[in-house]
Amino acid sequence: MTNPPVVRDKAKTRQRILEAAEAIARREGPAAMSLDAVAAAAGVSKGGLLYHFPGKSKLLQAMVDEYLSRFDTVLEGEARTGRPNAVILAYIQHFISERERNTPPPSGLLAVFAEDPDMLAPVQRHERNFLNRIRANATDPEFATVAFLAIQAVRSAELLNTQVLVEGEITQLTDWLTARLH
Amino acid sequence: MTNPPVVRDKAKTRQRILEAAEAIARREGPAAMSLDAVAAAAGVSKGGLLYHFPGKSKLLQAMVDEYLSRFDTVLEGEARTGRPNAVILAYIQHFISERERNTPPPSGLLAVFAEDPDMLAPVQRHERNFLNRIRANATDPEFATVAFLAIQAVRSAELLNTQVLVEGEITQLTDWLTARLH
DNA sequence: CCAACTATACCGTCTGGACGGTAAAGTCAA
DNA sequence: TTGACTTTACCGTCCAGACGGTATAGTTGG
Repeated sequence: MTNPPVVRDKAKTRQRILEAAEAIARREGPAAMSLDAVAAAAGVSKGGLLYHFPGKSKLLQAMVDEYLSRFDTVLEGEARTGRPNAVILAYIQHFISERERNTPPPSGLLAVFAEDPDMLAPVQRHERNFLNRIRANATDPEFATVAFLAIQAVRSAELLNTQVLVEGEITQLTDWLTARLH
Repeated sequence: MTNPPVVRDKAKTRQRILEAAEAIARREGPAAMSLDAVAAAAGVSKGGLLYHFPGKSKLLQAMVDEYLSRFDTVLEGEARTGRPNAVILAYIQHFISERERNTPPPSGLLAVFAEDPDMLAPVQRHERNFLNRIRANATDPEFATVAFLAIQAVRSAELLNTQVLVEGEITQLTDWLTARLH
């Protein structure tokens, strides 16, 4: 009998590991995100995991990089119209579409923070840059900042499992913000 | 000069332990908050620590309780005027005064989350109740909600070491919000 | 005397990490 | 085309140390 061929694809396995790690952090808490648990969830031996990420900190770093690169990719083309408030509107729109697709929160970042708070510094810089772009492009920078913060708050609450708003209220929020940005 | 008497006071030692735990979580990350480390930082033996908190989860629970009771105490008398927007204004005012006193963020909550995300459920309920009070008391519930969220975002960012706003901008934010709530 | 600890020893489990092995896929000269 | 060799993509095992927790005997101020 012929066994099903074992497809070896470095990039795909790597991605599977990253996703498994995120899933554990989200469902069982960052503290449960051990290398053993991640390896098991990714369908990989611990040795295999360490082949892809030689050390836990490399795995954590990869989660940060992943998050930042996604952030970049998504917001690349969307805000290039140059029209007033285009950047903050693109951010809100991106938030809405994330929500519609049930995109899970980046719980991996919390695991990173749990083990080494300083590793989130790139995230901070990145968000600061983004806020600068929002403000530079806004008709009312103060209001745009508040809008940005409000969305951030909803995302943070989701990350920490302490969401205070229900689905309808979030829609109401984005509608309200959007209406005032036109 | 008289030395400060070595007073053995259960409540004070308990408090010292709680503060030491918070400090470790804040400075070295939630993952570093082991019982050994907390005991050492609190100037207490491990046995002594376990005398006060029989098990780590009891310590975590205490941190949640502590946080919630402080939340309550602070906002008890402040919002009782019944005047429109009094509740959200009190919240903003409380935020400002916390900031002036350099109150450290409740990093213990992140340690709690790291080990058991569900333990923050009381915090969620609590914040939801508070938001309800804000809205019931607001002239413009939508704006009040956005104001609440904006402050929450700043607090979350501080908690996660990813603060995007500098001191002056935070003052600007609270001024801007306050002005629109009168 | 008692509450409030300290000090020390210990246990079972888990954790990150090191290490040697190995099967399959790719490379390449003859 | 084939056999020799290299690289890739893992697996399985082991280990020292840290972890949460238990137990017990001793110390100290009021």
